[in-house]
Parts: sequence; structure tokens; C-alpha cells
Amino acid sequence: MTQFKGTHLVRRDGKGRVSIPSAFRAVLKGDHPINGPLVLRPSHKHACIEGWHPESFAAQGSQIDLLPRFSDEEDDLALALYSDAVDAEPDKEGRIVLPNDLARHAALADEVAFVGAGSHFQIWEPEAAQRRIAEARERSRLQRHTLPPAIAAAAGK
Amino acid sequence: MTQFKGTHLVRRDGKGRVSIPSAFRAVLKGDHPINGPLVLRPSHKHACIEGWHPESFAAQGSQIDLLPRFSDEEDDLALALYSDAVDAEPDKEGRIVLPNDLARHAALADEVAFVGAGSHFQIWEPEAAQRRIAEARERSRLQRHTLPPAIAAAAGK
DNA sequence: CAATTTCCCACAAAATCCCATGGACTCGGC
DNA sequence: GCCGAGTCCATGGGATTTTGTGGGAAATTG
Repeated sequence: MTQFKGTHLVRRDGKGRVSIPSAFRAVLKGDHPINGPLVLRPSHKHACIEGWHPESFAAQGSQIDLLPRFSDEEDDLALALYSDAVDAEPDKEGRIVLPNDLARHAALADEVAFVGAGSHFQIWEPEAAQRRIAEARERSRLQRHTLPPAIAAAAGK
Repeated sequence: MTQFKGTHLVRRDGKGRVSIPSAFRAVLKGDHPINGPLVLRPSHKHACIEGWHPESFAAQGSQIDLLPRFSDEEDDLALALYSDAVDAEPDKEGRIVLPNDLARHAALADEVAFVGAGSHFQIWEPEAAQRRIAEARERSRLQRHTLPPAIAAAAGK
């Protein structure tokens, strides 16, 4: 699947709608014919919203199947993954509505940044995005982060 | 099958009826043409009601067949799953009546929360739901770094 | 026949559809 | 290189539909 790249600024109108940057729309559409839907959820690590292609999101959910049935772990993970996720179906103009609680979680004003993160993208308040990106860059430089070979290969594909 | 996602607040009217959130209605309808029925049962782990698509519920039940026949486990599980489950047929407006004993088990007042959990959903007293979700998030966060990098690989697909 | 349950109509708020606009960018001819 | 036509994209707002909710009438139950 194609990947989400780049950072795009977009305005949020009075109704809470935002245009999905066309570069991301192409990724979301993917192989499918029509304008596919997507999954939004609050990041549990940062003050931002995550946007997923439904299939990538489903892949995450399939972890649940690996856990023993009726176990506490299964229960916890199911709630953690699904209780705060929402489907977002773009309108004919390629816009989606950002639910209020998600917008609040990301402290969004009327300008928001779509940030590509490969497998998914993130929606930030623009300045917070810049700070986060600078931080990420700095930290991976200091720690010399490396990737396992398999992932690096797949990502480069 | 599509998954139950998100948390939705709904009011319970004087007759004990609640509107099924439209997002969940869509999932329940599924491939089937009409507004399908659903299965309700008290969670045996938490103070909430579980709601299932009838087919998913049947699939859960078929797990029992994996157990040795006439074993104590089979017996216990069968009763636990089926003895207190009830069918609920939505009315024309997409509402269902929550039986009194189930409502009591979940300590429901006049506002209730529908919480998506992927394969099924849960009906909670709203504040209890928040506490439970926070707990689930915390507990699966601790678990998370023990998971294989299959997440990253699958997500990158 | 009394009490509960189910069906049906009504309504306001909110979400969604649909059309319109203007800017940026592309492309081709001159 | 310059200019105009055409296209795509982000944005705005009015019109329409959906959704959640309430309550009365009909039907069922015991």
C-alpha cells in the first residue's frame, strides 16, 4: 500500500470539516475504486488524531485474535482499540468531520496539520506538530534508532 | 464483518427504550437486507451489557464445540453463555428495550453509553464506561511492548 | 379488564448532500 | 518566455435528510 508522506495545512470550517489533502486521498483510495472511508482515533501517546486506512486498522485489530478467548487481555485490547475509534466517510468533496472530542484531544483551532507517518497519518495543531517533529528528529538522531532489517526492507518497497 | 467502533451517549426514555446509535445499526444490519435483531447478555466480568450481532454470537458459541464433550468446562461455559442471553428486535425507529434485570446489572440511569469493542459492543452507565476504558487502555499499554513487530509489518502492508 | 408492550406519528437538532466560488497550478500555442 | 484555457483543489454556505427523542393509539398478555 502506498504510504502517507509530507505535511499539509488545512482549514477547519464552521461545521468542523476539513479537506483531506489530495495526496492522502490517493493513498486512502488505494486499490479500491471509490473514495474509501477511513478510521480516526485519538493517539494514546500524543495530543493528536491518528488516521488509518481501514485495512491497516483492521490489521491492528487482528492482534486480538491472537489472544486467548475470554481472557482479560483480549477484553482490554478490544476496548483500547475500538472504544475511541470512529469511521469517517468523506463527503463528495473529500472532506471529513472531525468529531468534537477528538478535536479537543488534539487541541485543534481552525488550522490543522495533516502529517504523514507512513502506515498512517496524524492530525495536529500546526505548532504542536512542528515541535513534535523536531523532537522526533532529535531523539532518533541521538539514539541512533535503527530498524529491524525486515521492516526496513518492507518500508522501502 | 464490520466492527463496532466508538462511544455513543444515548438517553433511555420512560419506557426503558434506547436508540441504537446509527453507527452500530449499520454494523448490525451488515450484509442482511433488513434491520437485524441482536443478542443481549450481561457481561460476567463487568457491570455492563454486551450486545452481539446474532451471527457473531453464534460463532462464539461454536467455540464450545472445541471443548471435550460432556466435560465440566463445556457444561459451565454453555450455561454461562446462553442462560441469560436474550434476543432484542429493534422497532421501526431502531430502538430496543433493555430488560430490567440487565439494566440493573449495569446500574443504568437515564443516560447510557454504547461502547464499541470490535466484535461486539457494550452498554454502560457513562461514568463507569469511562473508568473501564481508562483501565483497559492502561493495561493494554503495559502489555503492548511484549507484542511482536507484526503490528508494524501488517500496518505497512 | 388492567397492565404492559408494540406500533405509529411528530418534531427539533444535527449531520449530510449539493452547488458555487476562487485560487493555484498545468499545459499548449504563439 | 508569456498568456489564456482548462483543471484540480480547498473552501463556503444553503437546502435536504437522518437521527435521537417524545408521546399517544393500538395490540398483546395474563
